[in-house]
Parts: sequence; C-alpha cells; structure tokens
Amino acid sequence: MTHRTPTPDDTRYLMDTIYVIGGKWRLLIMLSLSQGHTRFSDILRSIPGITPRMLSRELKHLELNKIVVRELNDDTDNTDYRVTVYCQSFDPVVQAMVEWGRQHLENIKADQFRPRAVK
Amino acid sequence: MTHRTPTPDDTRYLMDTIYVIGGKWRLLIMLSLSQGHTRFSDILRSIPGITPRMLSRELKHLELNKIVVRELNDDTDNTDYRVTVYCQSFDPVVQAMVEWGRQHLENIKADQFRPRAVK
DNA sequence: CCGAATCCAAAATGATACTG
DNA sequence: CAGTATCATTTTGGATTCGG
Repeated sequence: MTHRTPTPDDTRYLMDTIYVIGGKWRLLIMLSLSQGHTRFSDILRSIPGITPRMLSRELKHLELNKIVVRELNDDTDNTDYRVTVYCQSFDPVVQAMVEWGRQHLENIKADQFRPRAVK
Repeated sequence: MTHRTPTPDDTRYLMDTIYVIGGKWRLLIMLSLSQGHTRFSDILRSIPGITPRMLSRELKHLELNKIVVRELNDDTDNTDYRVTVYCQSFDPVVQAMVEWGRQHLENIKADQFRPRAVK
C-alpha cells in the first residue's frame, strides 16, 4: 500500500522541505553534483541559465547546511565540491521531480501529434 | 532496480518541474486541496502564513495551468476549488517531499535526545 | 465573512564586468 | 579557474481597502 491519507502535519513537513530546497537552483546543483561534476565551472556549464553569482551563493548555502562539502585539491590547486549523505537523502525527491518532468514532456509531444477535432 | 544514472536531460526535466511548481505556495495549495479543502477560507486557514493575496494569485495561476478547477456552487453561492487529474500527477513529488520533511524532523528529534560527547 | 485589487517594501534573481 | 562587485529587474509579501 503506497498511498497515505494526507494529514495536517503533512503541510508542515512539506513546508519544511520547500524551505530547505527553496529557490530555483538548489536541487539543480545537487543533481549536477550527483552527476559527477565537482568543479565550479563544470557545475556552471551543466545548469543552463545559472550565473556565477547564484551558483556561488547557493553553494555557500548548501555548504553551511551540510548538503555539500568543499575540498581543496592540493595537487591541482582546485576547489572540488562533493555531495554528502545528507544531500543523498533528497534523491527520492529529485527522482520524483525528474520523472514528472519526463512524463510531462512526453504528454506534450503526444498531444502535439494527436489530431484534434476542429470546431 | 529503482536507481537510474542521471543524464544531462534530467537537468532539463528537473528545471521544467521546478518551473511549474515553483514558489513557496503551489504545492502547499495542491496538498490542501487533496486534503479535501475546497473553499478559499478553508485553504487559507490550512496553510500557515499564506495571505489572501498570495492564495488568490496562486489559485489563478493553478487554474490557468489546468491544475485546479474553479466551480461556482449555485446553492450556497460559493466558489469551490477542486484538483484535476493533472494535479494528481504531482502526488509522487508531494509524497516524496512530505516524507523527506517527516524524516528530517525525526532526525532532528533523535539528535536532540542523543547524548553528546562534551569536549 | 469571502474574495480580490491597490500601493508599497523587501527579498530573490539576473546581467555584466571585474579581480586574484 | 573560481569566484566578487555593482546595478537592474523580477518576484514576493504586508498592509490596507473595497465590493459582494
């Protein structure tokens, strides 16, 4: 049984989650990191439309909240960002949202190619 | 096998989803509706902190995007808001986020009651 | 009391240029 | 490469008000 009846508490839980991952970019950054990107410029390129300003700010926020860690690579003198286990706890949320987006695009495509009745 | 390797396309799917449900209130309104609230004031009361202004605006957005429908009840002369099947397609996302929030609260509680080593 | 509109303040985000 | 600084724009929210 995968269905639960929603309770008023669910509203609180949902608010908390929205608060933590709020904004346009945090989940996208987490996804980029989980795709294996570790360097600032790589993450920047992997997320269409994000600016260095927002990436820098959001990485700082995510680091403060223990969602990512920042490491200095002594050899290459580069900064690497990595996910934490805490970040991985968002995987089900990200998966559900990615899946919704994929389905949505499929639906749009299907509707475009399906003939419609004309008035 | 429930795990997928993330692809660059996933970034696009995730962006689309964030765009559609973006903001602080939309998912909360959908949850409230799925909890059975149909009237403006009921929804308003069920979401702590939301103002009539934001609820009104977001309901309008959700209606335009076919996520909710607005019905006039002729008997009581009241407006009823109801979810659509499109709205229900977000259930997995909402469930995942509610579940994350619940776990998060449990973790916080557990940590608070677990004795810590003192320096 | 329900639902929406108006005006204004604050916060989030964007564009662009620039630094070590 | 890894960010910062500055300024413009957009989004969000508060307070108030107004008509059913």
